[in-house]
Amino acid sequence: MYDGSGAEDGSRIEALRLRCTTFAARRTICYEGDAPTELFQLFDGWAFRYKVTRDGRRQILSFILPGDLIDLPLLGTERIAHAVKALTAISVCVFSRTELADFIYGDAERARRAGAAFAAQSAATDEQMLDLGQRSAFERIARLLNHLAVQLRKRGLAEAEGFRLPLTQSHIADATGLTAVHVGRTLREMRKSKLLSLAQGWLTIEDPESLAAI
Amino acid sequence: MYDGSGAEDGSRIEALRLRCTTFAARRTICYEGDAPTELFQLFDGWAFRYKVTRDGRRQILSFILPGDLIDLPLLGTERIAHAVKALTAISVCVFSRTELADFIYGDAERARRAGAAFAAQSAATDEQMLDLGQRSAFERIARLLNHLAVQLRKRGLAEAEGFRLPLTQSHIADATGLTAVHVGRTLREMRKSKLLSLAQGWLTIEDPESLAAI
DNA sequence: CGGGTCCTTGAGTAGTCTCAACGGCGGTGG
DNA sequence: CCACCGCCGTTGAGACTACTCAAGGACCCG
Repeated sequence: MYDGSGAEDGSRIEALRLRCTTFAARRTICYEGDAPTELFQLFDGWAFRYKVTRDGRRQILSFILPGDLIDLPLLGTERIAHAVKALTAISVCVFSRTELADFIYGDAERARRAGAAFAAQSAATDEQMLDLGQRSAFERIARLLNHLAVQLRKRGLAEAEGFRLPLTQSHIADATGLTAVHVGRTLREMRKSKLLSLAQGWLTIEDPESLAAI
Repeated sequence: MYDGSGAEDGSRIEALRLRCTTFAARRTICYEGDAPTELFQLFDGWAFRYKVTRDGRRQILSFILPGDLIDLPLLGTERIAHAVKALTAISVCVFSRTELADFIYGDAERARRAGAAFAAQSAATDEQMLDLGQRSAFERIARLLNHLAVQLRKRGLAEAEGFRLPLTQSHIADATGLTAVHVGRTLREMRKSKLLSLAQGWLTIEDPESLAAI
């Protein structure tokens, strides 16, 4: 995601920040179809984007980690097509949607970087579609957890032995298109085969090579 | 997708076109990891974007219809993370990647429209992830065919009674994350329930309301 | 006429889901 | 401080969706 901190623009984008604020855990930040005038950058905590079918099945589209701009597409459209929910208590920086868009699109270099961010996001969702469409439950879960580990390490948010993972099995299920029960069984398998272990909100990766190879 | 034909820029973008060319049916246009210097806009025919797992399973990410810019993300990155293949014989307009990027990002209004195109694409892939993760085979196939019908009608490429659909059951299978055999069985069900019929490359939608409601 | 691709059908199977019950844990209120 | 309740994870049994393997027929093209 676009993290607004590219090179010499890092300081200038700060000037656009309206304020910072917080949301409680489990709080829904916005709903599908909303047309918010403000746009958030996640500063601390976890959130996720999701959509639901009419009969209530939920698909988690992505997890949002500190540094991510929540809802990059808002730079290109007024109305968002998905909901966003806080997983933990979060704190965010608030920007005006129109001001930020003017700022970014008004300069070729910044627009280009936004384009690069879109491209990166698009590559990530393509990868996810490959997962959802073609891979087994075991592979999907392994890849999701590995992806999160990589992202967190990149941001310096993971210890060597593992990291805090504030997801329930239901969250993992909704992100991978499985049921919570089956996620539980698959995690048990992973634990038994000494690949990783997830308990009490703490993920330990025991065999990083095999995990990355899946 | 970004169709480059927004209002008064329609004529100017034409000036950037290097040439037009064609590709035979089944020809692979580019491979995952390529860094092409040129970028295509599809003029006539069908193509699709896809990715494969290491063991050969293929996921079709999207179908590309006349008017679409092939590989929008190329405006933001040098290297594309998916392959593109012609489904039918196609003809395309060729642009220089860097020239087109300079043209678009150099003007705030054009950059904004590119952002809108990214947002639209992103909303479409989110919808697809909801399909892949949460919906049944029947729903996925119905929604894919309905989506294609809507897109083709929007472009004036569909007759009232139906339209030419140059997909094999394998293509539908790879786009929906199913097997070709199961797609065949599901299409039979749809035929039997008078929802639609697909035969000899021609799709007839018999009950548009029920189809759109799925 | 031969070979390839595509579609269809059948039989058996694997992977994942559904439903249900239970125990642990943490928060809340008495 | 304790009783209660709701959420979460675990386990089991059984069902079902979609897959695999296999064979045959239709069609097209060379």
